[in-house]
Amino acid sequence: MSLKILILDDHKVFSESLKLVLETHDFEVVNVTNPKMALSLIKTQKIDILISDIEMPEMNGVDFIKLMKESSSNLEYMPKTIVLTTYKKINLFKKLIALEIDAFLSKNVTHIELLSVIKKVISGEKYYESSIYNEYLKSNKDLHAIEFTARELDVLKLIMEEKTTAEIAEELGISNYTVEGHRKNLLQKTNSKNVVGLIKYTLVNNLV
Amino acid sequence: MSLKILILDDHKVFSESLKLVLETHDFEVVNVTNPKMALSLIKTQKIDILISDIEMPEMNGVDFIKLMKESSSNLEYMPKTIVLTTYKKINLFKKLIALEIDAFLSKNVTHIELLSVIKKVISGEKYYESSIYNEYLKSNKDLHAIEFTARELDVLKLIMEEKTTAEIAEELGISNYTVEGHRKNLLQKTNSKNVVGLIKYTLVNNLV
DNA sequence: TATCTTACCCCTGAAAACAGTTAGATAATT
DNA sequence: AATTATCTAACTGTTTTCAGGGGTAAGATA
Repeated sequence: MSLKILILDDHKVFSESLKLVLETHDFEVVNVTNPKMALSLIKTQKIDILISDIEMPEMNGVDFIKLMKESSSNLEYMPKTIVLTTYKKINLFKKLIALEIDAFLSKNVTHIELLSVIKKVISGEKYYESSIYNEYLKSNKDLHAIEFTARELDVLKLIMEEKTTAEIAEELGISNYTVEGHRKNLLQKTNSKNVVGLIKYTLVNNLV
Repeated sequence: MSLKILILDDHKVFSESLKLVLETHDFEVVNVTNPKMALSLIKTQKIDILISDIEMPEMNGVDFIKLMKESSSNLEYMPKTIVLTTYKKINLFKKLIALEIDAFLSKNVTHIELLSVIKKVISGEKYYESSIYNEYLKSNKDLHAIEFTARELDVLKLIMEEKTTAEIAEELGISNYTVEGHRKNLLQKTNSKNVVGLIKYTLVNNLV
């Protein structure tokens, strides 16, 4: 009996092509372009493997997988989850690891590599593409040097909204001096000379 | 005699799949993953249609197409150019239009749509996906308010390096007052209250 | 108990950014 | 020849940021 693969990807020209390829390797393949359809399929029929992208309309891929894991926890089977994407943000990868996905692959792998990962996953192994996994390990080390307190993040968020110190103080109901204190800490922690560096750091690292 | 299609895309799992599909429709297909290989192929053999992505390593897709058009202008044939991408930045699209590409398609079209566009292009028609084309038309109206002069970009670049007005003035060999003038224009043009907005605009729009 | 972190507050003074306005020189466009 | 755009420069004045110090209180941790 052949295994059933569900491909969730809004790039039809991609998923349709991949479907054909996988079918020649004796998989049964279903394509969907949005999370809702994927969820209802998973509930109504036995899906062995889910291959999902991250970027999609309506719902973010991470949220979708989370939802999927939750809502199918009562079922006796759970699809193996392979994330196949171009989107290599480290923060997202962290969330995916936390969700215990089975594999993470960049879209510039070959068919052969994809097929071998599918095999691995079926046999219960996990596979995370080495480049992103290394970055993940690295970031786990040097990142806890740069951690912000909740209050600092509050202030940072408002700085990002082009608010001045005085406006931030008012909005948070604290004194100007306090806000300045947080600003100082933010600059110091991010190694910035002025707000410019802080904003760059914030955007690059996807904080706030 | 079948037509030859060159696919330039670093997502192997995608291009390999698409290759199979196109081959079943009697096209001859060659895959490459980087611009250099594409260029040398175009010079050494007759390529009828180029299907290219925009995001790739080494060289940006726009620069590649520009280079391709220039370097094959002496040849008696010129491949029809179809851009197939997920990357829908309006600024890039403008450049592509200026380069007179033959078609622009999002990756979430179906095979059928892609095949019909290939046919159109062969017969000399152009095809630009309506959503981005509309945005382009729209932006042609309100966007020529947001353009920067060369000098403003010089200043912006240095602002992004966390330099102060005085430092920038010194580096450019002009007066503080002048730099302040440029800063004012930058803020005004980007509709920002302060540098924060300017930095955000710059990073989001990939200026500098 | 002692110390560490976080959040809070205060003050001063200097540096930098921002707002509003004016204006000359040059080069390209019409 | 006139207009427009750009770069340049200037002045005044206000607001904001940043650097340097100071300190209190609450809560967690060792």
